[in-house]
Parts: sequence; structure tokens; C-alpha cells
Amino acid sequence: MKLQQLRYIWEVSKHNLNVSATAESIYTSQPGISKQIRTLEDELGIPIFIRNGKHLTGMTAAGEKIIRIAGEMLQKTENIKGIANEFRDNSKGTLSIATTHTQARYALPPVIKQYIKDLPDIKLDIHQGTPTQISEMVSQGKVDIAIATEAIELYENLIMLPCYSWDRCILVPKGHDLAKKRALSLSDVAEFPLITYVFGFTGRSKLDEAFSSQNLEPNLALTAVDADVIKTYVRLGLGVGIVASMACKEEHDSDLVALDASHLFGESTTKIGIRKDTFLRGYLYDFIRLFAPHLSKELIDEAMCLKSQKEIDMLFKSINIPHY
Amino acid sequence: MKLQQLRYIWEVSKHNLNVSATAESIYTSQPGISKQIRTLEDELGIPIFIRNGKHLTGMTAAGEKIIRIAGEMLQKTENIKGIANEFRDNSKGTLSIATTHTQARYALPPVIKQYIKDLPDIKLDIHQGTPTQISEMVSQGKVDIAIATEAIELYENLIMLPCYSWDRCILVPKGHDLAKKRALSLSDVAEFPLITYVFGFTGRSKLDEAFSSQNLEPNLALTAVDADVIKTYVRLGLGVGIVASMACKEEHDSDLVALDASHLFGESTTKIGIRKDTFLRGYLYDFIRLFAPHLSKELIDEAMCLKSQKEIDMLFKSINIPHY
DNA sequence: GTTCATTACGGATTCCGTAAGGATG
DNA sequence: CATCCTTACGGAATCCGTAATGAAC
Repeated sequence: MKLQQLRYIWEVSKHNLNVSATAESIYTSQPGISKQIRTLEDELGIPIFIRNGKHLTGMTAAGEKIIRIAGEMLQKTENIKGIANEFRDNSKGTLSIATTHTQARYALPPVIKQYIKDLPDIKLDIHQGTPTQISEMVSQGKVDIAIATEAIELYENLIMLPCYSWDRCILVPKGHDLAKKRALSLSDVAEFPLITYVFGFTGRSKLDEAFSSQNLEPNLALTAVDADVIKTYVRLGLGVGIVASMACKEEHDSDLVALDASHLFGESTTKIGIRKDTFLRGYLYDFIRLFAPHLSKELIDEAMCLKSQKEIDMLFKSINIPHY
Repeated sequence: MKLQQLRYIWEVSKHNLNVSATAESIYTSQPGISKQIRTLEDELGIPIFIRNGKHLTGMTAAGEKIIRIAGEMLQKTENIKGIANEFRDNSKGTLSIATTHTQARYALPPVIKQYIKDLPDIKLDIHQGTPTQISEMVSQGKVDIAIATEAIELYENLIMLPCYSWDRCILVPKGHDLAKKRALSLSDVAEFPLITYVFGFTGRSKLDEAFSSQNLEPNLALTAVDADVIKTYVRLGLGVGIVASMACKEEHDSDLVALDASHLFGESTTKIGIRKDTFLRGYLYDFIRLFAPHLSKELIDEAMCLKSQKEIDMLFKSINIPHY
């Protein structure tokens, strides 16, 4: 049994059982893979893949189990390499972050600024995408961590660490009727056309919950994936904006007015998503600590050791999560 | 990185960092191992072992972590082989059991008898030893399971599944004073010289607890590792025997009298010890089921998935454990 | 007829054993 | 000087790529 062989069966299983495509994607020859798989099957004495003539059409029951274990082993080889890199030079390396517009535009800049000052030799890769896209990227090991409010929980091999909770605010042009109100209520807001995030972005679900719990039918004039677009249309007078409070800070002295809406909607929590069972390099802990000061190395390690997300959530019940 | 290299560093770490001894034990040449380790260290870019001139004197911090992961990976290769064997032919294989005299002599015979009838092609290896020895054997993977009442909990990489609880009985020669008593008390028993198990065997600790909780100082005339020896000396009149009830059954119609002592001592529980994270072959589940009918495959799998022994104990709180 | 896996084969690499070398205690 | 690891080297085995073969859709 060779690691190479395990890698091949793993890769083939991830490429729709197409050996040619697999070979191309990992830059080797197709017969080479074929041969190694056969050798492994001979050694184990059982078929791993089901063949219909000369096509792979499925995995045997044993094959499925073996491929799963193979995947775990390959993960461990990565961990070994990570440990080696860590000890070779902890001040060098690449930190890959996948995140959403909201985080990249509002929450991350001060953190990144400090981070590149503290650890100047760490190369930063920041990828932007939808919550689903970035969760997928971590899940596949293409980036180290995801930062998002949504979708991370949909991936079984990711664990979520809560970073900070936040509320929403209402954005209106200066002089708007809503800005004159003393105590803003949800029905006040629902009278105007609304502009907010599309579904699946930046805690949008909490927003829908709030309206429907009061039997209000919001009139959504426009939905966007990011606050900058929302602001643009608020300025154009298309409606009232509802955005994350992180995106409101600088609005007080411009042409828009931000009204606190923390009493109208439930708070949301932004989380970091990490792949289970990965070795985390020191500078990754440093980054997380900077972004979410309550997430110490010890706490993260403790959470990583736990089996299920449920247990992790329990762990964080006793921890004070910062509020934005 | 090759599995072979990982195996070498693992084996060397298990042989007091002596490469020559390692080479001998795994039937290969010493330079071969040396070379592969060097190659691996070069590839990873860090030393795994600390060298003093030409002697290996320790492991680096990175090395320790890497070797631990290597061990986990090697375990997984075994699991893959196990799965393959399982599917190749589930009716063939070897079941290795390590157990104590008490189990082998009294609890196991009917189970074994049935088992070889049900699965005639499974070869059985039964090893006898002290609780510590047999736990060690499972811990090192030399046998599949341990069956004992003591010591399994001392090994971190073993999990324990409760099989049955049992009580003790008092053994006296026919016509002995104690046999005439109606209600036996602990102080009645303490008046006579006692013969029982040595410390660390067959629930001996429960026995000591019972006496000391009533401030009684038992007079131990003799201690032995097994009930057969104890019976021999009870017959010689050296004292009163206290043995597990499993060992009493056939005494009723012979020259010894067995008196129930379940009200005098707390009950003990005999457990099965299995190494964590191992793949269990089908015939192993069959054996366990025969020995402890409440341990279904599903229940065992559930327990094996849990992280800590604490959680496993919790799981079994809601399960009814048979009493001997 | 295109796609796809297997077989065949030759060259390069890797692996492993023996023998010699050099450091440690 | 006995033990132990490293280096050197040659033969065997393995791996991998190209080319040819044949089955499936």
C-alpha cells in the first residue's frame, strides 16, 4: 500500500470516477493511475471500483470505506507537512482567507492592517465570494479559513467559531421621515420600500424572521449582495436601506443617516469556518486572535478537539462573544 | 513522503531510538532505515530526531508531533487492510482475545463453545494474563480485545464496554460455622482468616472498600490470582474464601458450600477493552454479541465514535447491563 | 467514431542490501 | 573496543510515460 495509490483512488472518486480527467488534473498519465489502482486492488484482494467493461461506474462498499479512510490519511500527510513548515520557519507562510464583501470591506481592514504590521513575512491571499462559495473553498482545503455569517454550517467537515455578534441599522437620506421618529418600530419601517441583502447573504434570514413574526409583509424594492450597492440606491431615493451595523459607521456625517435597529431584528453572529482535523499554523492563530480576541489558541484547540458542532456551540455558551 | 518512511520513524520511536534494533525487529537493514529517515527529514526540511554525533538521542518537538500523526496513519492502513479482509471473506480470520483466569475459566467456556459452532472457520487465539498484561496487549494491537474487570481504564487508547456485573460469594467447607448462620454480616466474615484474590485481580479493590467502610480489618490468610487456587486452600481449611460468583456455581453439590455475599460487597463489572479507532471485523462483533448480548453492532459503533470514556460511560447509563 | 480504461514496454528513479567509514562512550 | 549511525555503491524492484489495444456509448 502506497500513499500515492491512496491519493489516486481518492482523486478518482472526486473526479466522477473519470481516470482520464483525474490524470489531467493532477498532471500525470492516465495509465499510471490505472495501473496503481489495479496494483492496490490486487494487494488488498478486493475491487475498489465497480467496472462496466472498461468504464468505472461506481465504488464497491469496501471501496467507499477505504476511500474515506484514504482521505483521512491524505489529510494527515498535509498536517505533517504543515507541522514541518511551522517549525522550519514560523514567520513565513501564506494565510488564505475566503470571505464575503461585508467582512472584507468593513470588518477586516483594521485587522489586516495590524496583521501585516505584526507579521510582515506572511503572504495574505484574500478571496471574496458568496457564503456558499467560500465555505466550499475551505471545505476543499483551497483556503485556510472562511469568515462569514451564513452557510458555513452547511458543510459537515467544517467547524464554526463565533467571532462577533452584530445588529442592523436603517439607512435613510438626510431629512427622511423615518429619521424624525423617536422610537422606530418595525411597522414604521415596513411602510417604505426596502433595500437590503439578497437571501443567503449577511444574515438576511434574521431579517425575514423579524418581519414575519409580526405578520408584516416587507416591500422589497431591491436586494443586493453588498452594502455599497444598497447605499447607492438609498441615495437615489429608491427606498430605505437595512444593512449590517458594520457598514453604517461612517454614514453619520455624510448624506445618509444611520438609525439603530438593534431592537427591531435579532442579532446575527459572524463566524470563522475551519476544516476539521487540520493542523493550524501559528500565524493562523495569530490572525484569528486579532480578528476575534476571545479566540485564544487554547480555546481554538479545545474546540477543534470536539467531535460535533453541537459540542462546540456548548463550549461557546460560557464564552463572552464580542459585539460589534 | 512514503508510508514506509512514516513506519520507520514510528518504529524507531518505539525502539528507544535504536535504529539497529529497529531494523532487526522488522527484518530489514539498518542503513535502509537510516537512509529513509534522512530522506524524509530532507523532504520536510526539518530534523525529526535529535542526533548527538551518530547517536539518536531524542525527538524534536516537530518530530514528536509528526510521529504521533504517523502512528495514526499506520493505524489507518491496518483498518484498510481489515476492511479488505472483511469483504474478501467474512467467514475466515483470527480472533485474538486476551483475558484473565476468571473469565477464561468460568465466563468464557459456554460462549466459546457456541462461537466455534457458529463460526467454525474463525481461528481463536486466547491469551491469558494479568489485567495489566492483557490491557497492554490490546493497547499494542497484539490482540483484538481484552476481557477483564480491572486495569483496562489505565490505558488511554482503549475504550471499555461493560459486559456484565457480578457479585461475590463466600466459600466454606461443608459444616463450617458460617454456613449455619441465617443472615451473614461482614463482621461475621471478618472473624475468620480469609482467602481471596491478590490486589489488582478480579475486583479485589471492591472487597477492600467494603471492609474499610465498616472499619473492619480483614485477616488475609492467603491471596491468590485465581479461584481454583483459593478453593484448594479453602478445602485445606486455611480459611474462608471470597470469590467471584461466576466461580461458585458448581460448588453447591461438592465438598464446599457457596454462600451468597451480594449484600456484603459492591458489585463489580467485567468489561471488554478495545483499542480506539480500529476497524472491527464482523466476526468480532459476533463474538461480543455472544458474550454480552446487549452489545449490538450499532451500540458498539456508537460507543467507538465517542471521544472520551466519560461519554461512553454516559451512553451505557441508559443501557441495561446483564447481571451474572 | 469518440471516449475511456487496460495492456505492453522501455527508461528513469527509487529502494534495499552489503561493505566500509567514523563518531560515541 | 564495542556499539551505533552514516556514507558509498551495485543490483533489483518500482514507477511513470508513450504507444497500442479493445470495450462502451
